[in-house]
Amino acid sequence: MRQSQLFTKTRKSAPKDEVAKNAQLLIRGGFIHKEMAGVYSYLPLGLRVLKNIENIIREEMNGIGGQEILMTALQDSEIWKTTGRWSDDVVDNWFKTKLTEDSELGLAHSHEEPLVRIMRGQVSSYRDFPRAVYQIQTKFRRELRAKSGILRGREFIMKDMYSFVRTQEELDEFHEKAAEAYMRIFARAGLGERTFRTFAAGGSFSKFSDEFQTLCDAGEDTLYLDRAKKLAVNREVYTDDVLSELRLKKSDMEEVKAIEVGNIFKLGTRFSQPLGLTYKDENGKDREVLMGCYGIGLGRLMGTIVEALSDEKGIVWPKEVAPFQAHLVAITGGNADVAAEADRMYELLREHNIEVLYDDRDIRAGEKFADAELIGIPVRLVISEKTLSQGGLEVSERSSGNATFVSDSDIVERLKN
RNA sequence: CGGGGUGUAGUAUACCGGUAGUACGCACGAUUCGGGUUCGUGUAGACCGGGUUCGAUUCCCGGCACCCCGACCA
Repeated sequence: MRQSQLFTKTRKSAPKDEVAKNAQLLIRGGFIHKEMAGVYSYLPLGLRVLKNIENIIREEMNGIGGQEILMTALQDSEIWKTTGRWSDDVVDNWFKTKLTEDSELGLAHSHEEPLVRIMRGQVSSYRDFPRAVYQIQTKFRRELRAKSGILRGREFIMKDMYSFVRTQEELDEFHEKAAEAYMRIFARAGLGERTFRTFAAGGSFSKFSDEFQTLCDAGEDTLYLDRAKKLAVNREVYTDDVLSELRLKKSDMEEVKAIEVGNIFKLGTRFSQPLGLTYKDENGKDREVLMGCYGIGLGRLMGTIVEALSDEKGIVWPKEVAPFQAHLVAITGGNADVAAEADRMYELLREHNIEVLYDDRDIRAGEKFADAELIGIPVRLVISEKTLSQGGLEVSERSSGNATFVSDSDIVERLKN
């Protein structure tokens, strides 16, 4: 895309009401727009990143047998009353509204109940297992205090997967498969070496759960981490009993701050029992289905990448989530030959399906470089009189700043891998 | 939800009981052209409601919004 056509602009300063680094950089770069506290719109660059994250998650979920659906954001209160979760005393972050005076609707904060109702009509035999269903959809939560930019919002996009199995062994097995898929997702999102599976509280669902925590000083969570074993324990369940159960030694544990980028639970029959989700076993006897659930907040993951990987100049996107693969910067100095050569290079890259942001704007080099660093595309290509006289362009890596010269006959090959 | 704070051009800010100045941005002109160049001209603003006062953007009250700390976070 030609940057001269991009409707968003970068800014030198962040709005004063944003303190979180992720929001400051994403707003300065033109990735997102704040509508109100905890509610952000995604602009072209931000949406590209979000879609890339979505695709990674989708591939990994499909890879473990997930089937994608899309449920509604408006929810029927009746089904939630059956499990006792309609009450504000049980779930206090509902946004609720009314259809008529005595007909209430909820804005989705989660989807266990409605999905179980869907599955009730689809799963009826022991032959129908296992099943895993997921969606990537907007959730609403009435957070009393939104904070930390896009890390904790009132409206956000979440991938939530639910598994349906017959036995505890199957539940454990799928749980492990999901955990492995989660680690692959975070690795592809560039957070692999700093994200740890973490033993945590299970909330109202179960006794314990597994969180995926990315080490970051901006995080809200405190963990105790055994780096060698790549295992962490959330402070909320950090007891001697838990340590011995996990065979961890207190002396090996390091206290760290982290952001929860994912959370997976074994639900058991918590929802299938009250909602009557059963199947007939081999003997024709009714059995309750066991469930698990597996969540990732896409915006939070995006914000975490910014928090964890950016530097003093701006954002540093990992390759797989970057809005573009390369940022072509034309330094023409008013030289029409350089501009024509840059145009030609842009077309060449496009012909080879390389997604490139082409800075064809009529502004000075310094501003272009500063913007390129702020936006954080992994590879920057500079074309100028200087590089042209050598028959190529300068290729530099955003993360390291290392620059090399590449002739234009080699550039496509260089970007393809 | 408890506590604290802040609301002034698109953004960041200044001053002031006598209705606002600067920088960035934006527009135009000149200059410059591999690190946000320089100069000129122009553009654009007091959250809402009430009170005090001759007069309120300024002081007081209420509302709303936003930020921070805490609590909460299927």
